[in-house]
Amino acid sequence: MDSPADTTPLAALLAQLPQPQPGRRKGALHGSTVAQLRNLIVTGALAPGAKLNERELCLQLGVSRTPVREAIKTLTQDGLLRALPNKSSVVAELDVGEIEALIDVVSTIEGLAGELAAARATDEAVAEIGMLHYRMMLHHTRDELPGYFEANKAFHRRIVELSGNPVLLWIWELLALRVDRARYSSNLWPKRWKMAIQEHEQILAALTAGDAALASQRLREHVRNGLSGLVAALKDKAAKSDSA
Amino acid sequence: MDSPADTTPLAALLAQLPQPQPGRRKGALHGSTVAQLRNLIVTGALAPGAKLNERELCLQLGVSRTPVREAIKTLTQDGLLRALPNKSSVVAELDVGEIEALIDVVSTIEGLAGELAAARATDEAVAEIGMLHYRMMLHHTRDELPGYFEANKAFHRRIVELSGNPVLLWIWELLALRVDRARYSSNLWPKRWKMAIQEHEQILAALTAGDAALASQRLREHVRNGLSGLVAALKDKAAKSDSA
DNA sequence: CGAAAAATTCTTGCATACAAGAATTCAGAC
DNA sequence: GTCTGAATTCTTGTATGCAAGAATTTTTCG
Repeated sequence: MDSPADTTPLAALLAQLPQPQPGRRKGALHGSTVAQLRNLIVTGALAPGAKLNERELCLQLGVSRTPVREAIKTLTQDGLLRALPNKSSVVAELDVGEIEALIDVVSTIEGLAGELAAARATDEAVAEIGMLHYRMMLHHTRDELPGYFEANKAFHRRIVELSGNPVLLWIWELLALRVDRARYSSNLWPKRWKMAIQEHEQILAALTAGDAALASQRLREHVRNGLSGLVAALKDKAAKSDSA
Repeated sequence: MDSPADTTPLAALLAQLPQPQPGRRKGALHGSTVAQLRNLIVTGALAPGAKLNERELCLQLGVSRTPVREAIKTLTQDGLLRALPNKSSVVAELDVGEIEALIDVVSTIEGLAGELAAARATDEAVAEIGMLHYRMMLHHTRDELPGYFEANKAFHRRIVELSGNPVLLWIWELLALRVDRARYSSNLWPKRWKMAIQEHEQILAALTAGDAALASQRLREHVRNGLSGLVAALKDKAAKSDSA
């Protein structure tokens, strides 16, 4: 049976290598590949402008080109990559102009979320958001940046979810990818932590009161403040690296 | 040369069939496949709930499974399809609740676009948008529905472009897909044509005056009116098909 | 005849093969 | 030594192969 090549034309030889890894279900590769790649981009591990060689990614992620290519297409659609015909895709530059453009859109979207959420806020929902707020404060006191990021994002996300508008949530998630990327790129803004916490408390109060107009306005301003600070930090960083 | 099979192992046989069609450039299949499929879905040629068999689509579109699969992934991300693991993707239902959710988001987004556009409106830009408005009126007088749709969409898009905010345009295009789908699904709303034209004139006036607050408010209301009418029409349709 | 189970067929998910275009290297002329 | 261009290599775009899971049909038992 294990006689030479002519009985096992090639397919059999290859079939031995892949090691199907018993724990892997069938439809899981696309999703996990997207998640891994996205994480590399958002955190900055893959720097803006970096070229993505499909073969390398295959080796690194341990999958074939098909899921890698699908992931690239997905992330291109999300605006994290730029596709050039017949050339390697590259990680999208995060230019400051685009982040400034984000300010208007994200603040408006979250303002709308706050308006709708305030109208639907139950005691339970507000308590849940309050919990997220305190979790964020806890990470703040411990100077835990990643935990702070995560809790902050969860706070905002929960408000958008509370709006009850699935389209709004969809759009918010798309925008949040870019915001996260900008945050990671300039992680030198702990100055704003204190103010952010105060603003969150104001937002919570407006939600508790069910005051839609106030919640909307405070969320709009909170987002605008945060992103503006981010833009300033990025510009500062750019200026320093220019002079260096 | 045309002797039997053993000299042409299989690859050569297959190589004769595809007929590379000289006019086709390399990177064009993904894009055109997406466009064709999207059109089938948006116009309703592929009804909500319809299952997409990849093989059939390959035959119908004359391409292999690779671009078809990529197109399906793309449209799933756009929310036009729903993916089920290990099963055929299906055309997303356009449920009325989701269109109602669209109202808040699209009106807010276009309101923001109007606000930004008014601040940047030059005479030239306003003239261009005015031209689109008159083109729409022309199609109206001729009862040309597709032309009316197209001009209407161009009018709105141009305002969003005029806002100068690329993120806003990106989001608007995503939302416009769903709006278009809803429009096609209930093409029984010519009642609103007259009012829509009047509202467009009001919007144009606000842009001309450079009045950001007014342009924003009028766009918000215009979009809200249009989509609300659409929802009413769809509910009407649903009620009738229930009683039938 | 009906229902349950087994086997077949079909369909998707992933991997790979092949071709066209881009990038790079190397040779040759000046 | 450098510039040009041809040849090679590399990379992406597309097509196809193969296996696992779903659907369907057939078969068998009550």
